[in-house]
Amino acid sequence: MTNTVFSALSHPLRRQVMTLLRKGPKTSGELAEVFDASWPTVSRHLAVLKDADLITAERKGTSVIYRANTSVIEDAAAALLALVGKDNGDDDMKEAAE
Amino acid sequence: MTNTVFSALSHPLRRQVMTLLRKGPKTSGELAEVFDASWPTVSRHLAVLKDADLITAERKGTSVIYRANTSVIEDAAAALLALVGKDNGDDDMKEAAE
DNA sequence: CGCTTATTTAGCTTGACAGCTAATTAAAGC
DNA sequence: GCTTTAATTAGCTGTCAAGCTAAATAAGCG
Repeated sequence: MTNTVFSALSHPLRRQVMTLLRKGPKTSGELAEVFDASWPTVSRHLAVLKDADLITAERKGTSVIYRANTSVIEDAAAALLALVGKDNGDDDMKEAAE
Repeated sequence: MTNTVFSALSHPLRRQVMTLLRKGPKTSGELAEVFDASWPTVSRHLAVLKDADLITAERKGTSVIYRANTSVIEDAAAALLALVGKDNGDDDMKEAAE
């Protein structure tokens, strides 16, 4: 849902996670170290991002590796740009998820 | 702030307002009629969008005319697309607001 | 198995947000 | 200046998100 994507991105910490993941995959621990928030708090933010499909999680031994899901980000950007075009306007904002 | 833009867009009703305004300016009343929510509720949603600079308000007689602020929408889309590029990654997500 | 490391879930508190109705402000017209 | 129409602000309630600490799960290792 576009809905969850935007609310996921509405939190600064979560946007910063996305920025960090742009450079490449990171484990939950690596991400948690970056922030002042407690480890569980970061973990829950990651769950929100995963729920919005903005990131994917993969278990690798004891660690969990997170990756950015670029296609969903692109879809969200497209939904935003659709708002600018004045062409027809008969349709609703495209729902772009999964 | 990018922050407020994303949280403003996180509500379905507000996204739909943006879609409606894509076709052209509308008064508060015209917008309020579209939704099931009470007039004051819609009015407050409009205030949120205005706060995020996504729309502008102009008083015209007894009515208030709302217009979409396309540049801010474009900036938000750009911020999203910046998340996809893997180029350097040394910078944070660009803050794009007035 | 029991221990260690990595991460998530549970349970709780606090603060923000969405919705309503009622009251208030703003501008025009009589 | 009072009334009407348009829109917002006040004040309230219920729900939901974010933060914490403590407990639980998962995987690997001796």
